[in-house]
Amino acid sequence: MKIERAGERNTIDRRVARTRGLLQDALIALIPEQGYAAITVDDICQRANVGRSTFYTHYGDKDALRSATIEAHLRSIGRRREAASQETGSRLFEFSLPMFEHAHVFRPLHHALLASSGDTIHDELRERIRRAVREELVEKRIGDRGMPAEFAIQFIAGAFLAVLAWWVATDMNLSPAQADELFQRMAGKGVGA
Amino acid sequence: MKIERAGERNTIDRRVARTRGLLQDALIALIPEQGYAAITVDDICQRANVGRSTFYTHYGDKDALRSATIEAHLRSIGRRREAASQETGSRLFEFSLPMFEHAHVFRPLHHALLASSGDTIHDELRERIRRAVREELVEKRIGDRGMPAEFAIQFIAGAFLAVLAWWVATDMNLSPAQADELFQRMAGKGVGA
DNA sequence: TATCATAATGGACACAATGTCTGGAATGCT
DNA sequence: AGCATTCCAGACATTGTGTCCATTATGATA
Repeated sequence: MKIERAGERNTIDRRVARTRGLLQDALIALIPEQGYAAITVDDICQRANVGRSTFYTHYGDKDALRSATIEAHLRSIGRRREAASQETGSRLFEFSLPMFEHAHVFRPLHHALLASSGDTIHDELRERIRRAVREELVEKRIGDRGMPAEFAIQFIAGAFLAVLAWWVATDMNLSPAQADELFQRMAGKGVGA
Repeated sequence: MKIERAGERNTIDRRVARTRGLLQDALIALIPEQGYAAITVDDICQRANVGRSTFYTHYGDKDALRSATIEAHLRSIGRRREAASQETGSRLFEFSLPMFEHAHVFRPLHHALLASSGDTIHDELRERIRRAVREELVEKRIGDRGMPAEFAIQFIAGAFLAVLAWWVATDMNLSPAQADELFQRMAGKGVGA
């Protein structure tokens, strides 16, 4: 799986390609070690063996580098999904498998994509929710055979937070009780294929 | 809904309680305006009318204040949940309703906590997943009576991203195909109460 | 290969924010 | 009223950011 780093121009100076590649790789390598938030531009440059001033000729700041890195890989995922879609025909949630596969190959990248956004405030809340779900699932011995508990916990917690965020962001036509009822139904029975 | 800010000691100097309350309120007020990451300790102090050095006598850093603030609100939710738990008896996902209700009252806070990070790539990935889910649900006419389509979309997309993030962050003992299979099962049938 | 345009570099710089520490003023506690 | 505690402004060293520049190095091109 090769990642195409070009973008705008048709031909790119090899020095540019080399520098950007080094910086992107360095960022991805550092994320598992320190976490994105703790990484400084200088850290990246030292890991990449690139001058700090050079960094700024390519990217405005740390976030710009991250965006560019992810952008390149997202294109690759998109292509893979289209290909898979034609093979498998009609299957529920076709995006799922290609995504897992790409994540399997580019694990550090996906770590960067999905791990704490730097806004650590999200993570704290997420962890709280997960704990609440975990307690209930364990306490009430809910769970399928062969379904890892943690998988179900992540599933439910992630779904809840997404739904809550959506509800809060919209007009909230639904009452809290209604929103809760819908969540309970989905969590309990799924989409009911 | 009153937020109890006490914690350790039984009696707290009023000046302490006042200062901490001001700081916590200032943080919450600032989050919707600037986003957590962009807020400086000085911003918080000016909004709270509290000396910057005073800040550090109470909290080690910005994150400590954040934790304490969330802590205070979550305690309130927790009490509410326990109360609800006794009323309704044994019900699945007891955290859900109290959370929706708290979000209903403290909407700005939750909006700040859950809103898209402003990170365009992050949001782009989420939006792509949502789009994929949306297309499939609509195309295949899946959906409960009385279940708003957007609710189900948010639910599934959020669950998928959470599961993917968890899978990537851990050792990934599961193969992509296995992870996919588990996801499909949960999405289709829920926890199967 | 020689030339030239472009990129990389280290160092200097102004700036912003952090976290620590002071002595004195203010304020709640009893 | 007296006392202990808290608040505060300001100074300080430290770290990271983003800009700029003169110089060197290196692809691209003919």
